[in-house]
Amino acid sequence: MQAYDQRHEDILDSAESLFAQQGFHATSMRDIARAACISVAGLYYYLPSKQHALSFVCERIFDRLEAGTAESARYSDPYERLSAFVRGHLRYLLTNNRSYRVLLHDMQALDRESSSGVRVRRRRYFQSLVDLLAELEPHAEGNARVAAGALFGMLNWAPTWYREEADGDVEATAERLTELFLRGFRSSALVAEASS
Amino acid sequence: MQAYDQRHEDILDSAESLFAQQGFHATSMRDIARAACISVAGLYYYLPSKQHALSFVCERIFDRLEAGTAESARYSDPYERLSAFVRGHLRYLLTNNRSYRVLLHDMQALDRESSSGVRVRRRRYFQSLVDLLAELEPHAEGNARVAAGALFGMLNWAPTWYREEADGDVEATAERLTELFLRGFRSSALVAEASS
DNA sequence: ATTCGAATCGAATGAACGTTCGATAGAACG
DNA sequence: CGTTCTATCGAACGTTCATTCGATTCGAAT
Repeated sequence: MQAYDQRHEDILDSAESLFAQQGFHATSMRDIARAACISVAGLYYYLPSKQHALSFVCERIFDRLEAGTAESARYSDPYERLSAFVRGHLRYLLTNNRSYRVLLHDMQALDRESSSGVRVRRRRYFQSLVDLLAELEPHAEGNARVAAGALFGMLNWAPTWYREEADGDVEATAERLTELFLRGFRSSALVAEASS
Repeated sequence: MQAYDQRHEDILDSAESLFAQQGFHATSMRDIARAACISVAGLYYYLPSKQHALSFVCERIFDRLEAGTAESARYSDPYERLSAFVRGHLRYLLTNNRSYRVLLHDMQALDRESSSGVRVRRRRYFQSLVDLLAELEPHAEGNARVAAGALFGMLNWAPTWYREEADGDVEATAERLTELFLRGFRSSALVAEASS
């Protein structure tokens, strides 16, 4: 049933866009129905509940985020792998309108059973960067977790200040941030190594 | 009217706590009333509207944030000034429960006229860090804005990964992040200088 | 031609929302 | 003692919310 699936995706597109703009709790099922050009009752033919809508939207966003960073695994050089990861992550944040907001702001609105899947994926995604950093600087030891948190912060915050006309395209910004982070991480690791 | 002001503050405390935990739109006036041990109607003796409650809460949070970083101005050395700024900023984020969330997530729920004041303060706060960084590395030129964005990202994201038992106290974490950022910022600036 | 299931809708349901109203208790003041 | 003012409340207002129900359309299958 291709038609059904297509409509389902379109409706999730509308929901995702509204959640990203206004937040989950500020968006009503009527808003979603209006945006998707369907009646409110018709919406429930495709979505069991508003909670499920949020759950579906979160999963989709994660799919895309992971698809964008998965190419980093193709590189054998750890530096290139990190660089590709940052590029993929940042590209998702800075394009796709502002749908990353749903993950960052509205994921907490998921009830317990719906959220467990997404939370596991989030932890794994975080851990993949920790591992990458640990491989890049084996002497960093316990620093990798803090460094991963710092790097994710740098990246996740970028949409609040990034302006294409002032900062160049996404690739250039990704490289600047990678360099900024990596120089700090490397020399901190060297200090930690020297003092041990 | 000391009693009135005290009660007013108590009510804002309750509102702030609930906004931080659940978000603005997920918090009802009935929730606030229950937390503050007052009737719903009684709430309106102290607050003109829910929007005003959010506005008051945001202003209070900014007051405390600025009070915590204001001491950095006492130092003449730019490095120490940055270090103190980071310490003050991070101390606010990592203590005071999770009230920073109201600024980061719910400020956008303010309507146009209520938000202009807070938005101006936010811009000024950001600019103060840009200026500080520009002073620290005069050769960095246009990098200061991006660097300030990166640093704020590192700091604002910290509450999502920080755990006292694993990362030490707030001061130690502030110093680690300051070093991590500053080593990267300085060597990036040197590169930019050398290539010009 | 009749049946059937997929897709859609208008209308309703009960609950919760932000806000307002009129009343009341008690302290302060003349 | 009577009046005024501050702080408080229960009850209601009209609106919106997420969700459900029963009915309808329409192309495909029998």
